[in-house]
Amino acid sequence: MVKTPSYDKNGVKKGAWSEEEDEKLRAYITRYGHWNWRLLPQFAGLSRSGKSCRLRWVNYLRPNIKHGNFTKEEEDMIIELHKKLGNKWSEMSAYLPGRSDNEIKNRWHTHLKKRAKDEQTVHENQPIGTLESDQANTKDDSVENTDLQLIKDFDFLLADSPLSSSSTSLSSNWFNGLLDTSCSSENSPQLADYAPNDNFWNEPFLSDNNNILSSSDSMLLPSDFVYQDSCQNMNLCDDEFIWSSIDSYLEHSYDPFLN
DNA sequence: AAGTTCGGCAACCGCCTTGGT
DNA sequence: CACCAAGGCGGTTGCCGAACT
Repeated sequence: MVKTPSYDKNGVKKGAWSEEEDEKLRAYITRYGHWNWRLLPQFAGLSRSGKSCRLRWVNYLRPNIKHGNFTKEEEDMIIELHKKLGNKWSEMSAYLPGRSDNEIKNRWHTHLKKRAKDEQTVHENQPIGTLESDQANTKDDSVENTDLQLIKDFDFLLADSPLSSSSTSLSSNWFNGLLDTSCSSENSPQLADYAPNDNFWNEPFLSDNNNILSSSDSMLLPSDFVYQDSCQNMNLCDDEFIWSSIDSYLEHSYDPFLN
C-alpha cells in the first residue's frame, strides 16, 4: 500500500511514514504552524524533505481531514466539478471540505472516471429529456450557485500560528534572511549546507533514534535559538517573545546548524 | 493452496507559479 | 528584468491486499 521506507544519499527519509513521525509532525505544526516547509523537518526532528512533510500534513494529518468512504453526494460533486474544472484537483478540494486534492484525484482515477464515462455513454444513447442524468445536469447551475458554495478549506493553524505570515507579516523567507547573516554562500542554504558532517542525520536532534522522545522534546523553533538566560522571556506573548528571540539570535549570531 | 492479476492509495517527482532580491 | 527559493499542483509510481485462476 505504501512505499517502503528508505534513505536517499542525503540521508533524507522516503517512503511510508511511521506513527512516530506523524506524531512529531502533528505536534510541531499544532504548536508552531508551518512557517517554512523546507526548514520545518529539521526543527520538528524529522529526517524528511519539506515537500514530504507538507504532503503528509495536507493529505493525512491535517485536522478535519476525512479518509475513504466517499458519499454519493461527494462523488456526484466530483464528477460535476470535473466537468467544469477538468483536472483541477486542488480547486475541487476547496468544494469538498475534509478532502485533499490527492484523495479526490485518486478517487477520480479509481472509481469516478469510469463512472463518468459510463454515464456519458448512456447519455449519448438516450433521447433528450428522458434521462436521469439530465436531472443531474440541470443541477449544474445550482451547483454553481448553491451546492458548490465556496466552502474554502482554511488553514487555521497557519492563521493561528504566531509565526504565520497572516498574523505577523513575516515573509516566508524571513528566517532564511537570518541564516544568510551567517551563511555567506552565494547560493541559498540547502539542506546539505546545514549538515556539518555525514553524521548530521544521526545527530540526536534530528535523528530517528531509538529514544522515543516525546514529540515536543525534539522540536525546535527559531525562538529556541536563544540562550538559556533569555528564556525568562517565555512569559512574553508569542510575537513579542519571538521577536525578542530573533533579536537575541542576531545579537549572538548563533547558528544552530553550524554548532 | 499457490501463483498471478488487479485495484486502491500513499507518496514521490518534476514542472509551474509566485514572491523576494 | 533576471535570478532564485519555496510552495503548490498534477501526473506517475510502488507497494500491498483482494480477487481471481
